[in-house]
Amino acid sequence: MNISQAAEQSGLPSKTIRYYEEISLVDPARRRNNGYRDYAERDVHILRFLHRARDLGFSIADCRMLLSLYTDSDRHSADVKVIALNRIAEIDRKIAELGEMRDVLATLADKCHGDDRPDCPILDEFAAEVE
Amino acid sequence: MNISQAAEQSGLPSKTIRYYEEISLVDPARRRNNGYRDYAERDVHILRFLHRARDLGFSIADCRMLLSLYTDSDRHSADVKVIALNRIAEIDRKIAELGEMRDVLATLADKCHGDDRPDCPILDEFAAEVE
DNA sequence: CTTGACCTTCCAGTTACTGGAAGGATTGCC
DNA sequence: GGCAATCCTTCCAGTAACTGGAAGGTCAAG
Repeated sequence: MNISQAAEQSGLPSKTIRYYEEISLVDPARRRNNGYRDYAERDVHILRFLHRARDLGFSIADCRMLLSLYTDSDRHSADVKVIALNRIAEIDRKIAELGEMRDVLATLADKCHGDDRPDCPILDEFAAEVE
Repeated sequence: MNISQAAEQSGLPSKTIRYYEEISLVDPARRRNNGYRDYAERDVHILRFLHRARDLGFSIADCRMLLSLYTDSDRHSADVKVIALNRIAEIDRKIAELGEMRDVLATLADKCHGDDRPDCPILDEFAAEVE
């Protein structure tokens, strides 16, 4: 199948598939006589795997690891779990950080009357001197 | 004052200050005879403003806008509030997205026994066929 | 006068793509 | 058979916001 078919079935854009090949995240695709890349079910399977992992926020480096575990029949599920738990911890940190930002901004926005006057607690806060 | 002093007082690395000058986020610094950049209180003030805004997740484009509002004595606080509210909405979207990821991963990790056996619900899920 | 800590510019790398140009292949239609 | 539309290919550049490092000038202390 052509790259656009593989793209449709995996959910990744063609551009991204070529990119993954370029950075050796996936093996180079077989080529037809005309030079077109030719994908089989198994290739699409792996591309879909990557699509899902990326959607869950795993980095390309994570994906490389997950993919090698995926294709390693001697893998230990503990290795995969560690990667997943690290990712969860990362997400938790990020959520906490965003939550703090949100609260600060919400407090400031709440204090800002938001009319045509120039006084603005938001800018005041940004501009505040260090004590 | 030298760039490293300005860096210390604003909380931004020297590299970043030079970068902000390069992209015209801030005006080019005055130079001494020896070519060194020379910062005054007002400059540091603006750098600190940027530091805080960036810390709250505003993009450089946002900062450009906020800075021009900051230095515009005829500004309307409503304009600033809109930017802040948009940022809050963005954060809320991001938090929701991360929360979903977290839940999916936590469920999968929970189902994974995490030992030396190869069976792993996490990889299974990534590899799942589309129905 | 030397050493070390500054400062300068410029170039490259980061992450994970995305857009676009130039050109060849294929497909369908008349 | 010819033509247009839609593929496909490669390669180059750009995105966001820095960060690291090299090469070289400057300055203050001892």
